[in-house]
Amino acid sequence: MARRTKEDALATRHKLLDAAEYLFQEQGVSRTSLQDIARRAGATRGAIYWHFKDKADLFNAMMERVTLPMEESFNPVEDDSHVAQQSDVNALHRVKSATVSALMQIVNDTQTRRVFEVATQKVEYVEELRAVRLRHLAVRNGFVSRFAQSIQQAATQTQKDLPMSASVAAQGFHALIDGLIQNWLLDPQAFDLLDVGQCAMNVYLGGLGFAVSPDLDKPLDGS
Amino acid sequence: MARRTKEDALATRHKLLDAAEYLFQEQGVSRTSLQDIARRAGATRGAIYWHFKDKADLFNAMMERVTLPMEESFNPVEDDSHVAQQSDVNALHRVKSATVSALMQIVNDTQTRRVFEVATQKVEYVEELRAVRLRHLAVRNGFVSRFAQSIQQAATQTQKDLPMSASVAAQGFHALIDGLIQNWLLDPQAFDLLDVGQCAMNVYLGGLGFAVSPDLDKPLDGS
DNA sequence: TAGTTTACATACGTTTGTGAATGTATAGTG
DNA sequence: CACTATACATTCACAAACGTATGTAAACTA
Repeated sequence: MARRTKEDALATRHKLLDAAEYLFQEQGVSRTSLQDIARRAGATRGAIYWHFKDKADLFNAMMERVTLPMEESFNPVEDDSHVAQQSDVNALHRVKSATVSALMQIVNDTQTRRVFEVATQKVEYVEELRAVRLRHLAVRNGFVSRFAQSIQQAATQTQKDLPMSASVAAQGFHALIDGLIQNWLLDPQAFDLLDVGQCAMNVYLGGLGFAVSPDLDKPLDGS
Repeated sequence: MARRTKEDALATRHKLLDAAEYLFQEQGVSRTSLQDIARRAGATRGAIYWHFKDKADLFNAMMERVTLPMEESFNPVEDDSHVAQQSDVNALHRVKSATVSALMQIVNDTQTRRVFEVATQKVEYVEELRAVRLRHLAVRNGFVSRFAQSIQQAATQTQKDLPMSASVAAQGFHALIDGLIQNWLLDPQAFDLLDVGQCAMNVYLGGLGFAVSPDLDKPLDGS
């Protein structure tokens, strides 16, 4: 048809991504054709090939629309006081509340949950999506590094020495959270992600030697 | 060609499953055609359609060839003395060594690793493979139940009370192991699954209130 | 040893997706 | 107000992949 205004174009782009999200979750990535996506978005394949190079490109765009903001929200370890470091064991408090916030977002925000479900169960990580895999790895390593840093910080502050390297401890912590999310996505009825998540975090951090502060675990939570 | 003897037939069946394993890992499930599998097995699609109903059936067979023995190896909680229960905190020792054995199998046995990688990264869990998903869930719940049982046992024996229900603790434990495996499969160079696995297990169980027995963590290991 | 079943191979028809090529009308731009 | 680039829609050609149907020879059975 006719040419649209730039806002219209952006709107159709988002409609296409919405449709992709929905259909990817319903039928899996490989079984949904670009035709399907276009149809559900009220457009044609022409629109898709205009906005995206191919299906992998569309998939990447879909992922980044959700994960880019999320990563940034996990980032603000740095703030204005760039001289010395943050307080102390509060390093772990920050980790805890950020994690709880993320879990809450996964539980409560439909779009986030959908995209996570697609990323963990409805796509095959083959060569074509190598970029996605690499980004995933980079993000993970970023998390693990920050965890390790926080754990190390808390250890030196409380003058306990860890039963293992901070890096190893951080790997375990990340695996715990990641495993909880994936298992919950597989069957959300199986357990309460928030409850079990907080318990498991406390158990793990307790096992590292950091006492549990029972009630201060409320997240910052701007939503 | 000609008809084969039953052993020959079983051999081609295994060749087909081997080929499927390999190609599924290389290219993902949806992108490998039955033609590809047949070619690599030195057969034709006719052979596949003889042995299996369709691709989903083949996939199930491939999974069960590896997971059925593994599940059984995790089962032998019951033995001849069917009167009273096992010793005590050794309930946790059994869990630990069984887990370590499983981790070792994943690290050392190529076939196991391949199948796990396929199951976690190279397949889309859509309606067509619903049976696989359900079995996966059933197996997981079985693990969690056994973990919960062992944890409860250890708690009553040592007369500590857990900071949470045994079931919740078990969910966390399972998520920890599962997350470690999945993260390791994503990037085996990132960390040593055995080392980090043992450390993380000790941290978590330590956090539950069970002291760590430093050196007795050797698995039974028949291989 | 004739007949039956097994264990495949081969051939066929249909469906489906893809990428590219082409058409087209309108929103910007000078 | 022409013109150009944009934002799509439509059409086409091609290549798989799937399921089924049919062929076939050897192993088994009576």
